Amino acid sequence: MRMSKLFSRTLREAPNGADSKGYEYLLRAGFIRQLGAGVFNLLPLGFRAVTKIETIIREEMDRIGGQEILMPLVNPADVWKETGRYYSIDREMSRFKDRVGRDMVLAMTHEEVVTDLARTEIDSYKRMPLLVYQIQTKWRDDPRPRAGLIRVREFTMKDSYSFDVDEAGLDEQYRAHYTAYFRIFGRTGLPVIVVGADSGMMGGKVSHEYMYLSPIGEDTIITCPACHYTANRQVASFKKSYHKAEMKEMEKVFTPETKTIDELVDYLKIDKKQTAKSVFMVGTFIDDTNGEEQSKLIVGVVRGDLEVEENKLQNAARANALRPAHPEEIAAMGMVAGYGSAIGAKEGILVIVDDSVAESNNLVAGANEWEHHYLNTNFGRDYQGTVADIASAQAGFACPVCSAPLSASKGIEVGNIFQLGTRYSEAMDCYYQDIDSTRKPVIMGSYGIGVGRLLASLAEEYCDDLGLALPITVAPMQVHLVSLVKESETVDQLYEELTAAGIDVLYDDRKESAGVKFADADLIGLPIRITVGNRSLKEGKVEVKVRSNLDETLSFDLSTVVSETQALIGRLVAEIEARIEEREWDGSL
RNA sequence: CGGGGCGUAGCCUAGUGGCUAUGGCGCCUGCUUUGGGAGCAGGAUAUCGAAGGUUCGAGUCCUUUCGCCCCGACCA
Repeated sequence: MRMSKLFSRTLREAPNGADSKGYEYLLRAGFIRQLGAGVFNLLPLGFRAVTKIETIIREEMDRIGGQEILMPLVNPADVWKETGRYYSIDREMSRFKDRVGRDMVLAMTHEEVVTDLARTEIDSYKRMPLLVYQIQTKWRDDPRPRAGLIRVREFTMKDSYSFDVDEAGLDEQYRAHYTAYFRIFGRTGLPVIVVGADSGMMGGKVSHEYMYLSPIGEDTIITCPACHYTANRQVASFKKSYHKAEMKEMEKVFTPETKTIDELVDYLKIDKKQTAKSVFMVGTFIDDTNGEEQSKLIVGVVRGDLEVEENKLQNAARANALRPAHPEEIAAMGMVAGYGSAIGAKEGILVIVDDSVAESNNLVAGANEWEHHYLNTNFGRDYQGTVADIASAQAGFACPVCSAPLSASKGIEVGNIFQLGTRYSEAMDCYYQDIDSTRKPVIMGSYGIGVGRLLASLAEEYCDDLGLALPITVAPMQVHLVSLVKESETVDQLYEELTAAGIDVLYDDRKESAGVKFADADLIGLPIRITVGNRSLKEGKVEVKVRSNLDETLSFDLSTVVSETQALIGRLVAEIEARIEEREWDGSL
């Protein structure tokens, strides 16, 4: 590609709103342009980078037996009604009617459509295992797109779906993806860790997320530096200590101006561990069969030294959605915000108690009376409810496996794998006939990678003060050929030779000053830069720099540039491939 | 959906009721220059996001609305 013909231009200044380095450079270097909130154009450079990522994904999916298909973005709502997700997913899924009034949706994932396909294609155990995948546009009307390509509404996703006769088969395909994903991220050069995850709206049980650790990430990942425990905070557990004692008589005391736990322990001169904290939420419960909604007040109780993890609470309550309760809603149920507890909870209120509270005795809790608390409350004796782990894991807490202090970091989810089981096959009547003639639901898995998010993560990881420095496996071109000579014939010829040898070249043939060309080359950051200038040309040489190490200058002989460049490309690719983690799932979450 | 911020040319930006809306980059023409965002001369490009209002006069004040960004709720 000749730079004089390149569609995009570089920008000297970052457009407003580009608040991370990776995003700023993707804009400035001309990889992407924004059209609207969470909606982006891919320009030639960005599109080429994405294409390279997709090629890697295709190769690795094909390696584990995947067959590429393409499912439609626009779906009739019927299949989504069959699984109930038409009702249970909020406005994140866009709906519309076609010209004759049929309900339609823009697909945000494809479990429904692929299950519909499978129920007609798969009728016998002999047809499985099967694996299909697609690389396709998804639309999710996210309420809060942000950070460039990190969190968008329209995006490209690789999603694959596995079909098996039994759990063992699913396990095998899950393992294959587990390993393939490490290979995919490894080949792109993105460092990732795998964490145990919540299965969220997808249903199913076993699930992992692939996280690129970055301060601009939105997920909090809990890791144990001592053993290998890692999990998304949404599901991370930790070892709790309990406050066991002989149960004492409950006693109501006057506690003025003690709406918070801090004020309470200050006033009573006790430890936070001796208190029980109640969090009031309103849960929405949606009937999957008809979409009828029901709201319920949920009281989550954790010990005062802990925080409620809302995701855990939502799962424990089996609610579709959760939001903080308004003071009026709390009052309507006869409870007092700031001085509330599960004691005296009315019928219809869902009480979920963390085991830290259930296993501790004589905790101070709200009396549901203005400026009053109870001393010595005990779960089971003074109030009832469901016991679950709903506490949020924090840095410093004890690892659930080895008790070492946990640490917390921020991460971007670039991939996920789910064992769906029979959630969709049962709901959509996707059954096969087994060897013993019985009808059984197909066992499914689903596996995703956000392609654009992967590029954005790579841009964050591979940049410096001058611009991008993407790995050679994903950079839009391999070589940036910079011409600093007036007589262009020699360079034109070199460009032709490199291209003819199958090398991707961006040829800066513009009539710009050397400074402009170098600055643009730094910004776009192609991995290999070949500079042709009078300085070295008179000795029959060209200068070569690797973008990731601009301090070092190599010199290639003009007659052997092509072969030397090919060797350098091979070396850079090998460097990345040497870092690929060949990892297998050990069966843990 | 709640809270905050911002919309002036392709990008960045000045402007605090008063003359023909500022400057830089970029763009066009000519000359010059070619190893780190060069120089000179000339030029084009803005219905100041939109609508309504206040005023003798509005980019500036008020109302409404649209868009974008940030924080929160949310999120595979």
